[in-house]
Amino acid sequence: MAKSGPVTIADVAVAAGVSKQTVSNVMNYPEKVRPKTRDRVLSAVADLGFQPNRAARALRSSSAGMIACRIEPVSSHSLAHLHDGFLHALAEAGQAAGRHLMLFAVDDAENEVATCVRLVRSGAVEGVVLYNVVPDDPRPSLLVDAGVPFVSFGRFSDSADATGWVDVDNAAGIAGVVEHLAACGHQRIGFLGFPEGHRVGDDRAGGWVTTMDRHGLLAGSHRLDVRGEDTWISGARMARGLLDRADAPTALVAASDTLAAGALQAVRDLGLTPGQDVALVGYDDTPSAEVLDLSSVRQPIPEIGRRIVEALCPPDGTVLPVAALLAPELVVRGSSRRRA
Amino acid sequence: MAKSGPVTIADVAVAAGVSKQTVSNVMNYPEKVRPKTRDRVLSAVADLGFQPNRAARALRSSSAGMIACRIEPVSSHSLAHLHDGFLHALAEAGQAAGRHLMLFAVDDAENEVATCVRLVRSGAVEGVVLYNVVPDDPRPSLLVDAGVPFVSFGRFSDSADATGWVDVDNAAGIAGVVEHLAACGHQRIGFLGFPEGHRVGDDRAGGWVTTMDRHGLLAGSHRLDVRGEDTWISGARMARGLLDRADAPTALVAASDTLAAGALQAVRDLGLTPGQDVALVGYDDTPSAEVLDLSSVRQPIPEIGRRIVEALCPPDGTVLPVAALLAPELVVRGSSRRRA
DNA sequence: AGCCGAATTTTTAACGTTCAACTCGGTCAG
DNA sequence: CTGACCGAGTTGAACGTTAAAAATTCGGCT
Repeated sequence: MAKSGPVTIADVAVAAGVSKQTVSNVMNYPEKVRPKTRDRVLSAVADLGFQPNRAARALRSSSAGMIACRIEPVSSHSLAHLHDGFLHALAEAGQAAGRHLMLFAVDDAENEVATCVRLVRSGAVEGVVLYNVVPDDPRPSLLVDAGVPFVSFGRFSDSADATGWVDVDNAAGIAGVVEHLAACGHQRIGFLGFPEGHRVGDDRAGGWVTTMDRHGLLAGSHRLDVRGEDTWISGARMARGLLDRADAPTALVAASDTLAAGALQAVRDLGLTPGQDVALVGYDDTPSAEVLDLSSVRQPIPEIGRRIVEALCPPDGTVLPVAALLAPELVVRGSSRRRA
Repeated sequence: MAKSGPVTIADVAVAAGVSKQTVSNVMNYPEKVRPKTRDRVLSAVADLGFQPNRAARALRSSSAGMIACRIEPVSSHSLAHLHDGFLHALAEAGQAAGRHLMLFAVDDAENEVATCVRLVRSGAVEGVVLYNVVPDDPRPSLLVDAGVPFVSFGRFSDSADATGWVDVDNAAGIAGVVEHLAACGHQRIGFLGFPEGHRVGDDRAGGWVTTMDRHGLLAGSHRLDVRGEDTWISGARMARGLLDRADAPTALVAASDTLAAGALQAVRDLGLTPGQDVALVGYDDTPSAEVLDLSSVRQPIPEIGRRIVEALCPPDGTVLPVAALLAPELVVRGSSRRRA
């Protein structure tokens, strides 16, 4: 039924024998028009395959219905595999809120900010999502200064009065693991962490200390927390070091699945059975965790996306201030079931 | 210098003492306006921080300057890690062509097509990129029928007269590996592949057969090609099977880095040194390949993105028909250097 | 029948940009 | 000397939609 050229609201109006505005009302405020008229219009819409023109709508209502997010180059960061899921979550949450997701590629943070400003100033997007935000990240304040609405995944240190962030509570994630292992009867619980000096790693390490202490297990687990590079080999080495001790831990908490995978190998190399002799828990719930039957801490990525979009695109007006620290979820698998 | 509300072309015109159209010309066809006037306009643009309104431009010129691509949910497919890089490549190539990338999330292929149609009909995007296209994929023909411009990553079987695809030559990828190994002096070269019946896997297996034959190595390598699930454990098992034979291969080609990683373990378990006693090559050049010092075949993702965008957004008119089969590149690492 | 207010629909006027047609002064060939 | 032509800019209209105001219809009530 499509006519030549794109179908406009005017075509529908003619076909249904009403004015353009009535068609517009049917599309936007259906309750405002009499059911009989509405049906006539709707069937004309269906007949002609009418789709409201986005640009015209955006121009008139000065709202593009879009949010933007930088896509970083392929990285070897630990966040690499979250990338995908995060973008998917954003796209999905955005859709639910009637916003589409625009991606842009830039080299560095400076260009990222410039691009965000340009996108917002040109009315291409309503706001932007920041990503991989670190404590002293320069981006948030630059965006605030430029008046760019944004919400970030990752806390930033500025007083969050005008805008917001959503983050995952790393300490709580590890704390949950320790709780779980303690509940399973473990007393000596080791920790394999990242090198000191970065927030994520330090938070996870802090979660171990705090929770071990709360359960009175810290004394019996002296120096059972070690830190090192986030690689498989380093995980294996650190685990081996702990398991060779006289007071070897009966359970190991790792700050990443990579470290945990290394530890798994170390356990096997010693002729021990993971989950039986030594409990093991990883972090991030990567695909490999599932393959290895490894318990792991899962970040609530879909909810993060939802929260970000929710804050960035509130039904009414401007960006809502948020500061949401979400709790990750422990996925228990064979590597850490209750002790026999 | 920003005034209240968004800065429009009219504001700039007033500031520069010219008409709106002249400002427009400065932005779009700078050579059409006298240098003196141009400078005056440009400095007004800079002063006011003017950014042309995207919606208005899109409306007037009926071109949104966008392309769309579905983002699939996090998958355990082998393509999972390509996702990221591919989207980045698209975004980057798009930017170079003055197009932005829009992402959308849908459940299934049917919804994907419906969304693409909607996006194009509403003028939100000029065209769409298809992804993970398999030989008898229903999407290409549906999109052709709906008149949606698209280019796909992955061949489709329809006669590609009206539209196009870009793909990577899997057979050539494996062929290159075999060439490399043969040049290193290997005669018995094994192959670890995916289960039969899927194009990617079959193409890779075919590359082995063809190239082994061309080098006259097929006779001496009878049944040195095995197929199995694409998992680490399966790779280890298959490799073990081959290496335990009397006529054990001196080199192994795997259809994925996952299989190769498993094979690596099998080699080590036998007390052999990878790269020394047995050469190993994986496929896809995942981050793990680098970590494991494993040679691997790298898909030219950035170029794929460039080619797709190039076909989808030609400077002048409609989508160019393309059918580009790109050659992947072998990245040689320690696991397959020249034999001592 | 006639009139009021509510419900429904139409008219008017933008939103910011660009295309096409036009003005204006000057040049240049015939 | 005239008229076609050129470069540089301006003016008016249009792209498709929607908010606000104006106009029409309708049901109920005297």
